[in-house]
Amino acid sequence: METRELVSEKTIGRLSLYRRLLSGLLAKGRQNIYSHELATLSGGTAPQVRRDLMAIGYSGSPSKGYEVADLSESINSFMDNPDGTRGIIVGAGNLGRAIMAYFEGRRPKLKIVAAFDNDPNKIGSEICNCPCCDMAYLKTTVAQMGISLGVITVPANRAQEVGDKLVDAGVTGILNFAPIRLHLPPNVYVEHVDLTTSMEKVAYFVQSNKDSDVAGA
Amino acid sequence: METRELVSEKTIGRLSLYRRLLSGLLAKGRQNIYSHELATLSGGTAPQVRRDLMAIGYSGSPSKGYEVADLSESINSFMDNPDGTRGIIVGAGNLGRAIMAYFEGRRPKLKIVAAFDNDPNKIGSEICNCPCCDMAYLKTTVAQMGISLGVITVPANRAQEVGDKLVDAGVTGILNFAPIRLHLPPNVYVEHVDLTTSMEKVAYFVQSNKDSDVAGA
DNA sequence: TGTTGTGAATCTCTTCACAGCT
DNA sequence: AGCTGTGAAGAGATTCACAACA
Repeated sequence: METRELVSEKTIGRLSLYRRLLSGLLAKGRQNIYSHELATLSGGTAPQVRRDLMAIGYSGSPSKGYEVADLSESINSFMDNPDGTRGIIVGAGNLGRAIMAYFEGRRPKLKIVAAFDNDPNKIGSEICNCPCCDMAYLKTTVAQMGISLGVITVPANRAQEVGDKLVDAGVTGILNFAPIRLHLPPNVYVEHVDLTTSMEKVAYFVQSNKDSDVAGA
Repeated sequence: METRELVSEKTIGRLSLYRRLLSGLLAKGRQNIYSHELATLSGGTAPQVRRDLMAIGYSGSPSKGYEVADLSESINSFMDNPDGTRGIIVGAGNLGRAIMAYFEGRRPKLKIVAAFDNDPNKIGSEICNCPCCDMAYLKTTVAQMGISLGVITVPANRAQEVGDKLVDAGVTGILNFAPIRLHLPPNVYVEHVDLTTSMEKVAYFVQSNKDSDVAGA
């Protein structure tokens, strides 16, 4: 009935980076910035920056470029849910705990509010200011706290089962760190962070560079 | 002089996933697999799987599909450096240690062999069977141990400096977890894993789904 | 019948190039 | 002179569709 994905996934990813860079500039008192400067900082090109900002309907001025504070605020209001987004994490192992520490207090509108695990030693403890709960309480917690986002940091063999439980509980977006592809209904947005693949890609391109190095230097 | 990037970055990423899935199948005694089955497992499409395998010159048979063991081995010999790839990690904080634990013993041809940090309490200790060394020894270690890959898990404000040091030491591939874009020479392959962006993307698409839910259910 | 391998078509994203503005 | 905003062109990646085959 209505248009879907007005703004592409890639553009959303870059907007997330832009606003982070803009916060840094703002903290340094920077007032204006040109597309080519933001391009350099973000590792992109000037036309790409302009296209991305066009996508959210933001306009700069040919003389001053973009206003840092105003643009930053525009990206925020475009991307953030005004009511905030609450997430939970399932799997309080090494990676899960590191992710929690990493995100703690990073964005005011986006918070991980609880962890889940099936290890009795962890259940009942507090991790990064979040209670670690029994999996049995997942569904009620999601309902009661208005959780819409789930992070999966369990081993591969449990990931699909956890994904199913999250969806059943009502979560509509998942960040999956398990090294498999989840099979979930199409209305659920899943972002896969595949650390093994990332690492192996680097290893491959290191390897494939070897040959050209002979000519290079 | 010669062609660069015969096989695209995206295809390499999927090949990494395919071989992981194939290992699992192999362990279960599976002998053959069709492109559409591998597609389902990898979250892709059958023609895409066939294209990817075409890229590495692998052929199946119309009757039996692909041989699991043989295909797995073909991807290995295509992707892996026969002499193995050694990497180091810089930044032994929560995330760095979790990454080390995650990769430990995952691939025989790809190993993290040392960690680096500037915290005197960590230097000299052992993390996941790796020595944690002083940054001062980075350059000599890279040279002596034949390191070609670096993982960066330091805070944003130190990441560029660390990237420069890695490149200066001779590393040609970097996996960067710091939430900034590194500025490095073009012969160095950099893969950015931007956890903040990944999370914010999920939050955005959760948010943008809200409207269509009204019609959905 | 059901699969692979692949040229051709399609779709998506990026870059070019320039009018319009200051 | 140097920027933004954007139509048009270009590049890349994906999907289609079908010949060849078992």
